[in-house]
Amino acid sequence: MATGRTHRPATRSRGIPEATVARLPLYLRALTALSERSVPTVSSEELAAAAGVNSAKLRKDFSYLGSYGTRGVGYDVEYLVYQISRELGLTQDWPVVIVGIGNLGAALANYGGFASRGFRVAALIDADPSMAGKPVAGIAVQHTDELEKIISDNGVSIGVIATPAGAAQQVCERLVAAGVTSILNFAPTVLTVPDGVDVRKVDLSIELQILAFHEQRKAGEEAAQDAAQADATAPAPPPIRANRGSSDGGAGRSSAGADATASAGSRAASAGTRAPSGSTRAASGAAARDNKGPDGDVPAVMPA
Amino acid sequence: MATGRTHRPATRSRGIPEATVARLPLYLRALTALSERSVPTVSSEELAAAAGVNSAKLRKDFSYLGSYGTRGVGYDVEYLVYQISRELGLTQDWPVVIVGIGNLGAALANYGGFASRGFRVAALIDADPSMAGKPVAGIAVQHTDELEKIISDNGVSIGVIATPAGAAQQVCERLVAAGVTSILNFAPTVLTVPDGVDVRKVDLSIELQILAFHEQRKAGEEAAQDAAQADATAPAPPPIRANRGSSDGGAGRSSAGADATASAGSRAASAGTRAPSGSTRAASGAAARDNKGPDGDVPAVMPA
DNA sequence: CCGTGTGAAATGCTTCACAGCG
DNA sequence: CGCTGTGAAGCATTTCACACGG
Repeated sequence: MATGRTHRPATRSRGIPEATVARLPLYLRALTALSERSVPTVSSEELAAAAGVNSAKLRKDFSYLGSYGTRGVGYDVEYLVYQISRELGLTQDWPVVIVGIGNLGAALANYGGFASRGFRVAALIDADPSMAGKPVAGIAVQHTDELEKIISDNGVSIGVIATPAGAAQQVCERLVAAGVTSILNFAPTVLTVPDGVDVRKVDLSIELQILAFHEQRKAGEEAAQDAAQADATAPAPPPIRANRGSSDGGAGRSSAGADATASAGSRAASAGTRAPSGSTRAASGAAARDNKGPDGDVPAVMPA
Repeated sequence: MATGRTHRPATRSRGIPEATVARLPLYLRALTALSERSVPTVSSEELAAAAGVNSAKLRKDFSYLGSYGTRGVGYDVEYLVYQISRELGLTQDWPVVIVGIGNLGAALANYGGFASRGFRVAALIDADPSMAGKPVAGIAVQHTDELEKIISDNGVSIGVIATPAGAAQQVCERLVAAGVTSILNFAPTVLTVPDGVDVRKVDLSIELQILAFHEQRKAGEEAAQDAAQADATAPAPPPIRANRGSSDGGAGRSSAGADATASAGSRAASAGTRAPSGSTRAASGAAARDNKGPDGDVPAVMPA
């Protein structure tokens, strides 16, 4: 969807897959650690282990950047650090502004990894007048009124939104209008932006829900279906009781794909299928309806 | 990677793709908002827009859950909220512990969306003795020594790690040994866990680096290659100057796949390709080497 | 002889497009 | 007649496996 477009065929051969781009920071981190320990070279096998991926994937990823390894030996750590940094654009300075200085915003402002990779917190912005002037992480918070001026004076192109959900879209629009073209959104809302603006979101609640899904599955591993029969507690079955269970369709398929993001290594350890504590929470139309701010589900982390 | 396994063919038809699972929370949020406005039904088109995906994807996703819609009409909001909640396992209560109560941990503890979806903060744990007893978000912080007892007493199966990178793996091991089988990791490290334990990570630094990559590309859109020639500042070219640019291989490929996570809608707005502020940061072997804690890149957010 | 670099196969996800049910 | 549900096509990503270079 979105508005027309067909993304230019890339200036030319520059076509690194998104999935690969998303892993470069991982490699970079692992490499930086090795660099600190003065390790001169690494094999794809070792580096892959340190980054938490498999070696085939890593080699393929690097192949998109060029041939930076030495057959029979491995990769030169320093050299690779440089190449990846350059590819990611970390050899230049990126001023960043953080909007919404609540607990989260403060945490981000204090985040060390921030400055260590070419990102510089150019300003902290908050809508609460009483915050203005207060130093957070050594930087004085400025009022939202200054937003546009700050962006243009500092040539900021990356903005971080850590405001409540209700304020996010508006802040986003102001950032974009002022010249920001990349946004990292921590507010639990879908931001609508013009073409050409990149948005990445980080949503705690979503991550937890995904974990819950897998957790639930683990629990029901042997207890099997029982929720499937929970028909009793189901709320108003729609109009004419929907016809469940598709005959077959391209649906089903096994897989279950575990390691959704990690899950490497192996060790002993206890814990074998642990049932969730409480019992099937009151359900009756309930589910996601308890305490909830007047506006979606604000992070309750900041003033307004 | 990972130890053997072949994931059971799913109790039977239960095979929801990971990608779909990851979107269910998004739909749920949009649906909850509609539910609050007492909207009775939605079409895939409308709901998709609200969730920031396209309708075909949404319909396909829902088809994995079953046939919950009504042709010619749409979906019953309340009913769908219930079905998705159940699928995600949100109809039960999930006690959660947060380890590492620094700025970030506190932000998470205060996060409203937390409690509103079936997650209950069962305890806040920190290694700093002086934190013990202090109330954060209305809950008294407990010392790490209590970790095992807390986990088992509360039947906690989901843990959130918000400690500095250096402490993460150790905390992770203790959580797992105590019975936790799902971990949400905010520390910038790769966690190694036994089979059967799910780990999801949230890494601010990585998200920013991905944005920087795209941002850099936007800038070089017309200024074209110029970094490609930056050979002058490159550090020790490995052994025998690696042979750049692969002949062709399955590499290249165009696409450039933008909307890495969002980028919907459309509007006017200014900002058209904005060059990053500073000039090519000192680079000379530099890149990712400035201020950095003695231990990787700790979130500098918490004591120890 | 080891480990990179990479075609090719396998798998997974998204998009298309349309049959068919209310 | 509109909108869902879904085969089938189109892409993207991962994995395999092995030729090739140092």
